[in-house]
Amino acid sequence: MSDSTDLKKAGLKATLPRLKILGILEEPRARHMTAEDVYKALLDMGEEVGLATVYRVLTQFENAGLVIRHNFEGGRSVFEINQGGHHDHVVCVECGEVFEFYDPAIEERQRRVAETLGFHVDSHSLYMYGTCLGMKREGRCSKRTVSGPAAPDEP
Amino acid sequence: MSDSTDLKKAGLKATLPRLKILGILEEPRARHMTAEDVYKALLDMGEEVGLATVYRVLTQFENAGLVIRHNFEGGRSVFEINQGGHHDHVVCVECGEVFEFYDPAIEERQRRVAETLGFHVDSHSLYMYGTCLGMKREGRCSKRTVSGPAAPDEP
DNA sequence: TTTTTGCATGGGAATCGTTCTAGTTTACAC
DNA sequence: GTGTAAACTAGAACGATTCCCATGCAAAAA
Repeated sequence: MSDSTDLKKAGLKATLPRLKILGILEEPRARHMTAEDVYKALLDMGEEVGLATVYRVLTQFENAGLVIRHNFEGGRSVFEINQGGHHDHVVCVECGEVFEFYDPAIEERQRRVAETLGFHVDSHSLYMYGTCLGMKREGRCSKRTVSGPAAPDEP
Repeated sequence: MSDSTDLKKAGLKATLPRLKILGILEEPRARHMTAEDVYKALLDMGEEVGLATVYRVLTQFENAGLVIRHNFEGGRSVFEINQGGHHDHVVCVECGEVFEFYDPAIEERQRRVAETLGFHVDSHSLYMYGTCLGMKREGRCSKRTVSGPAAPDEP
């Protein structure tokens, strides 16, 4: 399915900036970009898109469920394309690399905790911060992305 | 042990602003305050403390391990006094209430995931966002804090 | 005790990420 | 093709946080 149809399904007009931004986020090497990253990528492509538009579009995409916003440590938001499967994140504070993982047991325990508290969960996030393998072994980080198995769709 | 000794142990001079801020954070009803909250509390007490000092002191306390900084959704940081036991958070997006819980099984699984990735974990955080019991049942939130059992010290 | 030294402070300015505003342009149903 | 609501750009505004620097104060040295 084309990006254009994705957008229309989400109730958004298929404008050029939106298509470009969606295209950037869909590149496999693009995972976990800040708004600034997306903006710079657009400039590099020679596109005339305002930073405000990037923010607006990313927020619209978030509301439409097309992307997921993360609030990693440090205050700035990072965005990743929503490919269905929920997963959690491991962030290397040395090299900035982000690893992903999914652990069904953790998900299940979270569900149970919420149930016990009588709490209706809209979203949840789990982040681990530290240093990655390469950092310990070679004094520098490994700079690779380990994507764990994806989960079936979940809130 | 007095606040003053706490500070000295952390390698910080026991100055008036630091003592006052620590005192505020130690009040049982004070859990999870923003820098602004702390600043306002100081003004209410008639203390002449600059906002910059509040931020500086909170960051020092964080580095010294006296307080923990959380980046909840919405961009602003909240601080809570570090009472040793690690715990995770459930945030009601309706009433802003924050519940705490600790689940040994989740902690253990996280440890295992990090181990598998060869990742050294400095810190980790788990947040669930949604609506709390009272919200569902009475159309308003319960406004109570359920503190789960605390864990033995852990990174 | 006096002097020195150096960290701590307060206030305001600066910065950062993000959002709003105003006026202009565009997509799309007709 | 045309009308209209929605989307766009640039720049100003915003809120949270940090920086800057002259001043204050407390421990160490003289």
